[in-house]
Amino acid sequence: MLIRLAGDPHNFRSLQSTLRAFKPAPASTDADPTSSKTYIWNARLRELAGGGLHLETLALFRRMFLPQNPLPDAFSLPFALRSAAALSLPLTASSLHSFALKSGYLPGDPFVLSSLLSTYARISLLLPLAHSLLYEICATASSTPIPTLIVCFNSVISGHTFPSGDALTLFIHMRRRRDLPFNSITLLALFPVSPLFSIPSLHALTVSSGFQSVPAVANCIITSYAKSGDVNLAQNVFNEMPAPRELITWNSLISAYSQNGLANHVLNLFDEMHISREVQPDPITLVGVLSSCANLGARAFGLRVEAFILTTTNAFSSNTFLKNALINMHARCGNLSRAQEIFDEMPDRNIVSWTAIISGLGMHGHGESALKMFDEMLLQGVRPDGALMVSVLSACSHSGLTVRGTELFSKMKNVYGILRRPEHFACMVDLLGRSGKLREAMELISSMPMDPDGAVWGALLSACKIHRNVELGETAFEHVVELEPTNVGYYVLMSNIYSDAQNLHGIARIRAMMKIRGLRKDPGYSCMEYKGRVQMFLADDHSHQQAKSIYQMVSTLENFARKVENRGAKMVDSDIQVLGIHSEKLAIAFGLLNTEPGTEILVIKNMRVCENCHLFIKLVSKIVDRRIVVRDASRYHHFAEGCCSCKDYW
DNA sequence: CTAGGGTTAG
Repeated sequence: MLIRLAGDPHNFRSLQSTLRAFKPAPASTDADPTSSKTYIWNARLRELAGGGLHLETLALFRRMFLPQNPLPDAFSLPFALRSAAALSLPLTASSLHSFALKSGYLPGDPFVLSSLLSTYARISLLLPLAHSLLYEICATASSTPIPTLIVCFNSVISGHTFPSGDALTLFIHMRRRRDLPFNSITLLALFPVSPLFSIPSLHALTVSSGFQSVPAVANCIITSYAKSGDVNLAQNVFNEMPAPRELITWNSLISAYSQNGLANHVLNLFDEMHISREVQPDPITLVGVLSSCANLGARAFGLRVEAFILTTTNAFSSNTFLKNALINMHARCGNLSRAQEIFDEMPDRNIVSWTAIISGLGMHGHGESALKMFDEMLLQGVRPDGALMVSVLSACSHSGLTVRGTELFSKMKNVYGILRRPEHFACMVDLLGRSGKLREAMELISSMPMDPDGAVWGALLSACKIHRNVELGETAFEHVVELEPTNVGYYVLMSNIYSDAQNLHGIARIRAMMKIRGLRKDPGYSCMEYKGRVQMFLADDHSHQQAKSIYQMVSTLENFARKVENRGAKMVDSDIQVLGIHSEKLAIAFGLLNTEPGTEILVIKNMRVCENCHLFIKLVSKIVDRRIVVRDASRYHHFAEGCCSCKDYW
């Protein structure tokens, strides 16, 4: 039915009017105008489409309808269809459909048929049409050869852009109802658009059908597991692959780690890749590595990567993705001026570059400069997007620019036309909350057009901690715990609110809740970078190879801490005992053992440093010849735990 | 000469 419908000659006229809307191709892109041979025109179409010049492809295709030129044939159509898909032009696509029918290439020609389906599937507006067309082909044309049918299913499956049941349903239909075999390309198309719960069973199917030995399919499975957070399963797939594994395989696992916050694993894997000599890194590898350096504050490692980039070819050093990653790395590892330098020298900035530099400025408390950059960006005609606004709003929040932030927040909707998502509301709650406007923050939450998420209530909760508001804190806590019952950070935050209010009942209640729910506070850890490697210490951790001398150093430091004082504050035996062996103590001891006097010991910690430990570090700092800097890791992630960075800790 | 596919930034 659809085939007939689209065959209306009226549609054929719309092909010509649609194509006429395009500018004619420049002279250099013309086929030899004197040629009457269709294949010469087709070769030119192929060149243009292959080079991504889709407008030019369609223009050339249109010229073939001029009287002196040969008409397009079945070989010309797929090029035009592919370009229509790339430009997402539904009318052009359906006109091409009509032309194909009128010229008799459909429904018989398998190539035209499959490229038409692929085009329909890639234009989101026409995806439902692709479905019905596919069912129609299955129902009517029993003459369609099986390989072509498989290609048709593959095309429509890959036309889906986000995980839903639809593609999976199609796949089940393909196998159960049509009894069609599938191939590796079916799997490559299917994995990325299947719901996460179905990944393990699809993996099993892949193994039983023998397609796991196709590297591309295995890579695809690694990525799918990474998306569903099953890093271990992703790792298993990688380990089961025979060496030498291809670059994309390594990159897939690096991204899997990096997207799941396992920054240390990324650096280790990168080393392993180097040592195994299986492959050489490419820009994609390095983007993942640099982002992990940024998350860890692994400055020396990041600098090594940068040095490597500078020794490579242009393809690396001019890569925009890579430059964005470098800006991010430098900003988060404390070298804002280098970040600014790279940004200033970039000829081809994109929205991500602006986001990186603005969030860097914001993170370091340069809210005014961040806003200046934002204005500059607008002047250059770059349209802000949702992610950029998160860094702009949080820059305001970190610098106390409440009025400007509020203005920008309302401009988002009214001027820039950006959909305001929960993370933007979380920024605003944080902004208002930090400046003590708890009631307004609460009102904003009530006015949200969508249900507030954990980050929103978490921002309110941490504002309640700052301003010691137990009552509102309890409200925020109730909500946040319902939304994210296993996020331990919120329990700790609420417990600290009670502790400030000396509400022992409250503390006991929170402890009991955590116990009943089987929650344990995440182990505290501290990281320190040494010789380009990130050293990680857990509280009371004896696993380090230098453990013995580290513990000796710790007890030396403890003795010092008992003797010195800082503005009247001193530590006594019981303080030291209560403090125990926190991870930062181990990291600092390690730093003292392994670095030269006069250098800086930078420790990144995953949670706030307790008062007692804070004092310990202050006392120790007075007597050692190093500068000890402890930074909270949450400073390096926006709203990572629902509460944001921590100027007030230090 | 023609269709279908995998890895990258916040």
